[in-house]
Amino acid sequence: MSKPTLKSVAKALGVSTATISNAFNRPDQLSVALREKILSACTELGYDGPNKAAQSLRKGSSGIVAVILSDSLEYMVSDPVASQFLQGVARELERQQKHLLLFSGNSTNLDTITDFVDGFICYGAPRNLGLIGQLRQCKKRVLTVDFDLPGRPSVNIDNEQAAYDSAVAVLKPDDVVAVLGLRLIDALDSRPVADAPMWDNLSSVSHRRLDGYQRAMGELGLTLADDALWHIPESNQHFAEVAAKAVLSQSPRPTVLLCMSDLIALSAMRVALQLGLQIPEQLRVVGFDGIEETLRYHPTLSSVWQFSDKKGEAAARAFQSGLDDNQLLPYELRLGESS
Amino acid sequence: MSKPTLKSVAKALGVSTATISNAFNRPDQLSVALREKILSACTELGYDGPNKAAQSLRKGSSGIVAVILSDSLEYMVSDPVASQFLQGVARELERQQKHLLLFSGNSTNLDTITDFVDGFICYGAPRNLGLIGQLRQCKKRVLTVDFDLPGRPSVNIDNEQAAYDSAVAVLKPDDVVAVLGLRLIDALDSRPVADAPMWDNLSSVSHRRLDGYQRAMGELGLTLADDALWHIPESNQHFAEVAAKAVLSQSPRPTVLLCMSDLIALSAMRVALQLGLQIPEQLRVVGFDGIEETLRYHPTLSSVWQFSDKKGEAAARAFQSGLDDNQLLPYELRLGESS
DNA sequence: CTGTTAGCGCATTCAA
DNA sequence: TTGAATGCGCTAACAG
Repeated sequence: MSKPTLKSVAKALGVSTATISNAFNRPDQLSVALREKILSACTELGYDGPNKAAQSLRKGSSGIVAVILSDSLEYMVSDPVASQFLQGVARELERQQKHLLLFSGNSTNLDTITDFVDGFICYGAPRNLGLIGQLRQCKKRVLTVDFDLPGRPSVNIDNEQAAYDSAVAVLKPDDVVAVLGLRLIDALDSRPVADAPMWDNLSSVSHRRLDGYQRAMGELGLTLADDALWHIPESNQHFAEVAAKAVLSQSPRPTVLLCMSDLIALSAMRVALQLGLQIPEQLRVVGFDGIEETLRYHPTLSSVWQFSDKKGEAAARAFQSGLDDNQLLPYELRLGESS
Repeated sequence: MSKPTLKSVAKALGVSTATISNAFNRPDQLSVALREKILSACTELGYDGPNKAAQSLRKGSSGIVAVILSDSLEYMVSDPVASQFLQGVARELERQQKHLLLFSGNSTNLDTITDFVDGFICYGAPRNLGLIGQLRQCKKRVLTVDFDLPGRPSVNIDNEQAAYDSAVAVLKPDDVVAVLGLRLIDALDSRPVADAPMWDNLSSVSHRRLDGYQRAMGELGLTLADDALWHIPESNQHFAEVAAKAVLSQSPRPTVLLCMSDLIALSAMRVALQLGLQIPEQLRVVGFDGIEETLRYHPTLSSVWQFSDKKGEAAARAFQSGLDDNQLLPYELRLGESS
């Protein structure tokens, strides 16, 4: 005996298929008594409700939301900021009784899943830029986070202003500044940006942060030396160390490190301490993101807290709301011992 | 103009729907020339292949695999062992061109998604035990990892033997032993197991490990004091510290700590060092899992390495293979400075 | 309150 | 090689 279907159940109970359907989907369409009877009969028969795939075909919506990660799942899961974001999305989706389909930003084809999902929450510009074109044309709902797509709703923080605030908080008039930037150019290793062409619009978060840093420096009459702006391809210990070591051995040695992620900042502090530098006396450091680990580290890190879990919740809520606005979330500058 | 369908495209090209379908799914059913023509015409029309939802309804398979986590997504993403596993699954699924649907072990109802997916990879017994019953009856393919379900394929390591090996490697005849166990009883805080009824079969991994420890101790004539077997509800710093502090202040003080996860072992070592104990002279510690962090810590931890990413890949492969055997993966005992 | 009907978009016989 | 017909399992109109 195969799995019962709505039709087979209807026949078994001697009622029409619509009645069964209504019993599950529109309780007001039939008497309580009948509904009760049908429902209990269904459990008897081992029928646990309408087939969701058929339902999705018929209704055009499945209750599944795809989250497109900017990178591979592999990378995302190991990055505390990304996983916090995911946690927030998951929490809110669970509240909405929706399901979460994880989609890698390296994938080539959106349409392997578009038909299954109600839409996309896109966390950061996908590494495979081809996806962007597909997302723009996609008929389904698309919400972007940490970047923008014309005509689509988005959730962001004001990265320029946040970076500006963080720089203003640490900078002093005679500082020598270095910036440890995240994904500023198209290179797979840590290196000075120098003359390499900037990726412009896509990883815009980083560029807005850079703008913010530079605005703050400008106001203090500070300038950024050519070799003092570094590109770091991924927010991890290794790549950050390479950059930090290089930058801290330059002369004049920087007195301030503006770091585009907390992970980078922590690595940089580790390197600085190994070099025997005193923080904050000889070197001040400021990060970006706000992750728990910075609180356990000594010295604690000054950073922009952007509450990624809340961002995830906000994204899932905004996705659900159907509103098409571009939302700006609050952030908070928190000063620690590193400045 | 709405999205083209197979039918509309067929009409536009003046051929039958079957021909279009064949052009995409069964190239051998029509001439190369015609196929070429159809395919290019389709891209013209903006038709990028059969609707996957309809296809899934028709064929009964979707290419989506659900991974059921034992806990909330929240917890899993923050646990290095679990995320390593997920990485492995994701990597292999990507290879298979399949998609990953994440499903929380707290959820109540499997059948919100069963109809969408080709089956389930279930990582550890789900926290909501109700799911287990549903999984047993599920018509779709179910593969379990780190626990077993009658008649279902599974991927495991030999936890009893691994635990035994690890204990044998650290124990000496006159040792005082304490066990920091993971999820041994149904309690939300860290506490001695004492007389609390053991959860038996479900979180069986822990109990098999305990069996292994006890076999090793038995062979050395050692016994485990009643208050020396602790339950820790989650593999995290806080709960582990509580247990470690308690155990290390007992008298006689343990000379060996058998820990059911590396995270627990690391916390325990931290506590021990704070108490001024010398490792391994006054206290030897052994962990379980094998995570990178133990290599960066000083002293490095002796532990059972179970290569969770490989386990994830193996699970995804076994799921795909259709074979119904119970697979036992290799592990490796690696000794560090902690013993 | 209940039953009938007509698709949702497609893949697969079967006959031509 | 192709086309017509049937149904995957369900829901929304509509009629009763």
